[in-house]
Amino acid sequence: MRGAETRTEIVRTADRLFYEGGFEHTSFADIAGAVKIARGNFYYHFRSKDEILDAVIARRMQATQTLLAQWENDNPTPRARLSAFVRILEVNGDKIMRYGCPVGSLATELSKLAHAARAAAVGLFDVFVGWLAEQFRALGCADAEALALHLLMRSQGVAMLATAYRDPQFVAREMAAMEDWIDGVVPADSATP
Amino acid sequence: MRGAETRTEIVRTADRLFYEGGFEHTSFADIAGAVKIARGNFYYHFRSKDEILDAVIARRMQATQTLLAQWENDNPTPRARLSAFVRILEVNGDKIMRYGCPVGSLATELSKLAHAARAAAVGLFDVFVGWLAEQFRALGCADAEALALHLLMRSQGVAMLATAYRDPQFVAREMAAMEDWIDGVVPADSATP
DNA sequence: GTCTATATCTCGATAGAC
DNA sequence: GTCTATCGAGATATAGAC
Repeated sequence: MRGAETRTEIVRTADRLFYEGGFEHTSFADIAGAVKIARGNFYYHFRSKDEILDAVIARRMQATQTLLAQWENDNPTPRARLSAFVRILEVNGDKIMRYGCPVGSLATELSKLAHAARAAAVGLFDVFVGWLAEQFRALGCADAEALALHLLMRSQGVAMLATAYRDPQFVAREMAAMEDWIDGVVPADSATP
Repeated sequence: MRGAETRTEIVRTADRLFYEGGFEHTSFADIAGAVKIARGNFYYHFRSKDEILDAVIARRMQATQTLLAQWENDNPTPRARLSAFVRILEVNGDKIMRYGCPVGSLATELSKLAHAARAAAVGLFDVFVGWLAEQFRALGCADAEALALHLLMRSQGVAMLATAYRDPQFVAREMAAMEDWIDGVVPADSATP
């Protein structure tokens, strides 16, 4: 494995383990075991654990933008794109029920730790908010930003209780309620451009 | 300080530190420093860190039931009691913005750790759900349980984004939206018993 | 019931051979 | 670029004096 590939593999594995077990709980030994490299080798690629965290957040940022571009590509209308956002609760349902939302749980952990990377982690929320607001704006909604925050808020609330209760029926019911809410706030003439 | 008082003080301090810094991040040294006792003295009162966690959860359960009884005492009508629930987002606003919701963040952390106490922590949610459902039932709502879960879900979502964005205006706006939602689902004749 | 002292382990991080 | 060996700090937990 070449150097750049090793680095990528470290970040990819750390991303998964930080999500599944939490940032602080995940040790270098855990990552080294999963990547199958020696612990000491980390410090050729990263100077500290915090640097790995920065790389993980940057990786997630990249992955999020790729995901949003995919949603735009798969769904021609802004309304369908909002549904794509709602459906992540179902698409990632199993992982959310065990580990929560990767963005929300990381932001909360870093907030408790008063960690310097907290703002960067919250930046992942910003990307979603900006994208959602764009869709609401395209649908002719006033206060698109507030609507975006409201939808994200509901997604976070559902994810939290999904982690607590692990009840797919609850998630399905709340997803349907989110769709109904979207239909209620979108101006009626927005379907006829 | 007598033995029982020391135990109570340990649990009270651990409760706060587990909330503010997370369960795993909080060390015995942290608690000992705050309580001003020697580290070794812990093991007279508790056999392990997990036992302290059990005691903290039991303490929170007790505190929650006391809080709900207080809300019932302060608010004669079920509608006003629901508002009392909504207002915790404002009453505990500063702590939520820094540390998240104590119930949600603990449940998520224990879920990531696959910790045995996860179910007990989720039990704190149960108490809120049961109490909220009781209020909706008293107001003549069908599906009181689903309405209770929906309100709790929204409270959790707002708490999560409050931790991320630390924006009191967002919290106030969503609290108002929660009140509007309650007024929308409560049968109109429920105000005239 | 509380203390000091310490055992044992694991953590993040470093040094240096190859 | 990857390895082994190891450091010092801090973690949980134990032993035993008082």
